[in-house]
Amino acid sequence: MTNIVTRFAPSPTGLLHAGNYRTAVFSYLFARQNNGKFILRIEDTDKERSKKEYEDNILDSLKWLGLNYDEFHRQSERAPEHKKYLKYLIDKGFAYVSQEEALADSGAKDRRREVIRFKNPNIKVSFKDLIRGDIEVDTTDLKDFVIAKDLDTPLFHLAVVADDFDMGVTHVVRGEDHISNTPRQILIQRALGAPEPVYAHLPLILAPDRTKLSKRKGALAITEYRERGYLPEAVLNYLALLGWNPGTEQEILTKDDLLSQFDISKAQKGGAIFNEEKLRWVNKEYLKLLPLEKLHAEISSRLPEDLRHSAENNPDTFAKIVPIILDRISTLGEVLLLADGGEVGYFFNDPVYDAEGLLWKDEKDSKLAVTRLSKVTDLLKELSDGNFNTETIKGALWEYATEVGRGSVLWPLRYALSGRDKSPDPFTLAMILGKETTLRRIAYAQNLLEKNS
RNA sequence: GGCCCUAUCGUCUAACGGUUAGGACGGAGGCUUCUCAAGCCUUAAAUCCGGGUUCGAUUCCCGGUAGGGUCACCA
Repeated sequence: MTNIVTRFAPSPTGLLHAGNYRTAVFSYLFARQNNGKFILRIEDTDKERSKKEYEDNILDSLKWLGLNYDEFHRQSERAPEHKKYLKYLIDKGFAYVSQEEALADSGAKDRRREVIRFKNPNIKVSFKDLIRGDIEVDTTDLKDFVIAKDLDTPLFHLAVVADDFDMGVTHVVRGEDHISNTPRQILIQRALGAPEPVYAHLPLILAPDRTKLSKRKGALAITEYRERGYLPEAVLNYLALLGWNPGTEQEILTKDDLLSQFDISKAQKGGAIFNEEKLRWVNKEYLKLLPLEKLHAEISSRLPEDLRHSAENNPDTFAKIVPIILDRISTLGEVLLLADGGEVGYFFNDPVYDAEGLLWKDEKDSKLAVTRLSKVTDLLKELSDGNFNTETIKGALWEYATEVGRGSVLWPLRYALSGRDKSPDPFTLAMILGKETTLRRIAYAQNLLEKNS
């Protein structure tokens, strides 16, 4: 089997989104699983629109996703080669210099300019597409298309063909929006005597309105997902699943899984809408798989400064809080939301609240609540410091709570410990806070209730 | 409009021409310690339409329809 060479050829004229990187993922997987070569080629021949910051973002994104490449090229640096091919085409009569009216917006002087046009043979060309089968197009209506602005500045079609030729690209994996460009490029290939690569035109990733994904439609740069707290493994997994599936019911696939199971010929033909809800689910699955140490570091780094310090100063407490946070988030970015919503602070600082909150909805009676909390205090005091865990706490209180009504006991207790309507259960809270703090907070609550009645 | 591509639940998708059309996300309902979350269970929800071919079409063919892409001296 010939050595497979694929490439990802983005132009650095903006921030690339999920659709762009999905083609990179497919191209990468296809090359890697065939022991082939994966090339990154920055197509920056448009000097006006290409920007270094966008190129940097592409490099950054690929690195984050773990799509390492074997060769790096910048199309602008290959101008000499492009010119060589351009000259060849003109010399051999495949292209010609065309004198024509300057564009209306190109200024008053210099009314006439020359461009290089490819002499269209007006034939039918067909090409093999791994995903769609054979496609045949009549090139007649393409006319004599422009392949260079002038002798020194070849354009897209020529540059692509020349580069793929020189770099030995065997498989062109790209978006479906390039199908219409393919016949032109094949015409140039034939004129140049270049081999015709196999094509794989992937369906587009769509915005919710089913049109091509774009920045205008709210498409995010892939690095934005990193900032929002998505894990690269999750994004890679989700991207791979967009338009492809392993044929089993497995949905969580690591890079190794993808490498062994990916099959580009099984790629979907229709476009797919990017669904962040599902991405969130995939991300949560990966969050659950994260090694503890890494999870701690990730969550800690997303906490507001004061809570981060509290966490660093109380590592044991923080370790107990992490599973609680994990249950409540799908992305790391949600850690901050949780903290800002006050659902982390009470583990470190005594909550501030009104007596009213301590009263259970079915039983608005301060005196009764004091009675419940007194009994709870008595029961908890019987537990030794070393035996103060979720199980023993529950064991100590369960019988009493069931006897007088669970809500009657558990609600005031939970509220005394958290100061919130919503929180983890009181046993877990007490365990994390420890006996001393638990009793102190209960005493404070009782005090508040007495003043209230 | 020309050319090209596509068509299964809301979304991502599975189904050698024969299945009660399956799974996942999301939704709804329920269970599990008072609340929240997580987890578990249950459930609603789809083959674009019309013709063929066939004993039998989601599947093959044709035609509609719909959607998308593309029609630059951008890539």
